[in-house]
Amino acid sequence: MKPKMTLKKIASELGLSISTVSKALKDNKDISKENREKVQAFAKFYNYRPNSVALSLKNKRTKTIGVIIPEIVHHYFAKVISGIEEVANSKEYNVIIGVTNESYNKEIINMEMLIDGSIDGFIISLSKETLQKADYTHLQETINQSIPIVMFDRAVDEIPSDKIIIDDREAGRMAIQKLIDEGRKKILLLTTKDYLNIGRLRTEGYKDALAANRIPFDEDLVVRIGELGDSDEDQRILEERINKVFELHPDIDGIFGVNEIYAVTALNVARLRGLDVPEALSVIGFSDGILSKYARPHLTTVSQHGFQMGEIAAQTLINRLEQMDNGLETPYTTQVVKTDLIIRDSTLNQVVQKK
Amino acid sequence: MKPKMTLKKIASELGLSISTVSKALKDNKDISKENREKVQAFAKFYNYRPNSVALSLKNKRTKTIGVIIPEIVHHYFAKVISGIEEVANSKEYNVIIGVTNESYNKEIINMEMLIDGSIDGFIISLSKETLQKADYTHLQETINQSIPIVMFDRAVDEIPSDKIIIDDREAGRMAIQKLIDEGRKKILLLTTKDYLNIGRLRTEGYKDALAANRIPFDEDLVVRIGELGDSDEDQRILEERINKVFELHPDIDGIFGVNEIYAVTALNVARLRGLDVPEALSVIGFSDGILSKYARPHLTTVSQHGFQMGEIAAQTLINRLEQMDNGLETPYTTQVVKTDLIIRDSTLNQVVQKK
DNA sequence: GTGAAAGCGCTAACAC
DNA sequence: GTGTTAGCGCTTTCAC
Repeated sequence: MKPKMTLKKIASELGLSISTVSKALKDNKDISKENREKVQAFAKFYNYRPNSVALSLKNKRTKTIGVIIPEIVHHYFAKVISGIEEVANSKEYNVIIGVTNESYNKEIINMEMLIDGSIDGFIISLSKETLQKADYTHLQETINQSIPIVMFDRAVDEIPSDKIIIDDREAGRMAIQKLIDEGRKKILLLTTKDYLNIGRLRTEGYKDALAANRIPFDEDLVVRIGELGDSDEDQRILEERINKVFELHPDIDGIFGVNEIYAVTALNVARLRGLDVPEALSVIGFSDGILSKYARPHLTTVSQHGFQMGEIAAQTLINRLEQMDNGLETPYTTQVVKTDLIIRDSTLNQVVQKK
Repeated sequence: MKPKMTLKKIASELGLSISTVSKALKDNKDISKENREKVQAFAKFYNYRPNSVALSLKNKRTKTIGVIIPEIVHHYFAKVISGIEEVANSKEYNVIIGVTNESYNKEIINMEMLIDGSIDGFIISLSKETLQKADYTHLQETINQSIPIVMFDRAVDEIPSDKIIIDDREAGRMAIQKLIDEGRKKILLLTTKDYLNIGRLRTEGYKDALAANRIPFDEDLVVRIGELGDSDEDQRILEERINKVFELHPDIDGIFGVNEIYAVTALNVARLRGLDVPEALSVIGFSDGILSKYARPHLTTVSQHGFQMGEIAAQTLINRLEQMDNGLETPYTTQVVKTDLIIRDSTLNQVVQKK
């Protein structure tokens, strides 16, 4: 069992001083070539690696990013982390993950646990509960302590920080426009409660598209779904709910679900009712998750580009961190990641001529 | 912008020494009640939190776990991380994630990045490439440096460490037995190349079940699928491959896929060929992932209990870490997590009477 | 009851 | 060219 190598040990082993060894390892020309080589060979042999904790203490930077997300068992967030990891790794940053399970308290606890010097900055997507309470003091205080935050996806205007978002409203509009272009007239919207920005904005987009095409808005066709777990029971409830809408409105000819689960579930419910997709009914979902891809027929979706958002978020945070090191303070930016429609088999290929 | 509070600042602010403040914060009875209260109030007001990097340096333990996984955008691994997070959090440990993308080199780089004192121990599931090369020196060296490793899922016998695995062979046997109990005779096995333990062992289980029921083994019915990405193209190749088997053996009446993708794909291919599931053909998959749940018909699967495996892995590592702190060295354990069959709609409910 | 000092591993300014 | 010193923030032993 090799003991951990330290400068001190190398120094005493080689009969040199600690600082000589330190400099020699940095190939500092101060040190005689002879000693430099000797030290470097020795260090290499014993696989010396400078202790990162000591470095962090000295440099007052940990080269570690804290990522706070609502949920890790979720294709989108996993993709984002992937993107963050990729960029962080290439810049020699580590990534610490904190999961809030959509809880305000856990969000605070998680952040406090890391705010003690463990990390240089945060990348965060707020929990649902936080959005509901609309209490962002913990974020503001973090920023006050000069710990930069990059918010992604679930960001809020109240907090001045860098943000990476998608244009949910435009994405929603685009999806609905696609359905309208196919000739769909009665489009069901499956969305979240309004306190979730993403649901609210996508709903706005839905209205935008209807308005632009002079289709009257019908509140009946908007289903705002509350919290659902991933139990089989909750899933059944969702199916029930959608089924009821179909009973009232059997002539629905388009569906837009603001997430994958809603869309796939609706797709399945519709097919069980004997509706042909996409002949009788087109379905569009949101997110480039795995469900959409394996659903039958393969689901047309608005892609969210999670990986890319992660990359951008990490890059943005690291840039800011490095600027802070140089005493710079640049204005906060909000970067909007473009979404696009991945056309698969749950929508029609040909576009109906508009009248 | 509040500057970060330190003992030093509190001390000078209150006209006390650093060590007095340190003790006062610990409510050490040495210190006068008066001063204790003064210091505590002050610290509370300024939201003092001891710097964790300094503590790590002093204590030589970071209270951080390094988790090395092949892939994060993967339901099973995400679940495992979830379980790890849960336990780690409750024990005040942080979790650093490193993703290898199934690459041997990235595995080494990731581990080296953390082995510099950033973490107290590892939880790891080996990359495919590592298993293929069967080169585990980086693991052995890590252990030699007294950094404990807990391996999960993709563990290897060559490395002495704690291990959390499932009994893949038994799980495979159980699944096949279920199919046989339904009266299935010609069972297709979709598995991985043999260098992946999980594929190999599940294949053994397949053979076990056949043997136990005196059904001859037919190499033709075992399809060993190589690396497949998640591109639409790779997916098409897989479908093609399965389709061909059906052409040669149209009378296949059972399918066991050693992962979700294989099983769901086979399910879809079979249905496209007009086969009725589960009437004409039963399908069983592996993993409690999301695809199985949303597939039509809902897929019967062997559950992997990823969350539970994460919990156990974290608990095991933390136990060992704490024992090491106390100078204890306990023998390594291998914990086998029981799998069970989640019966859904892709298999028959009633069991055919055995002749 | 309080504080000085050493030390965790490292770097860098400054002596020699 | 090499070594001493101070300091990052904290804990703990030991003087006073």
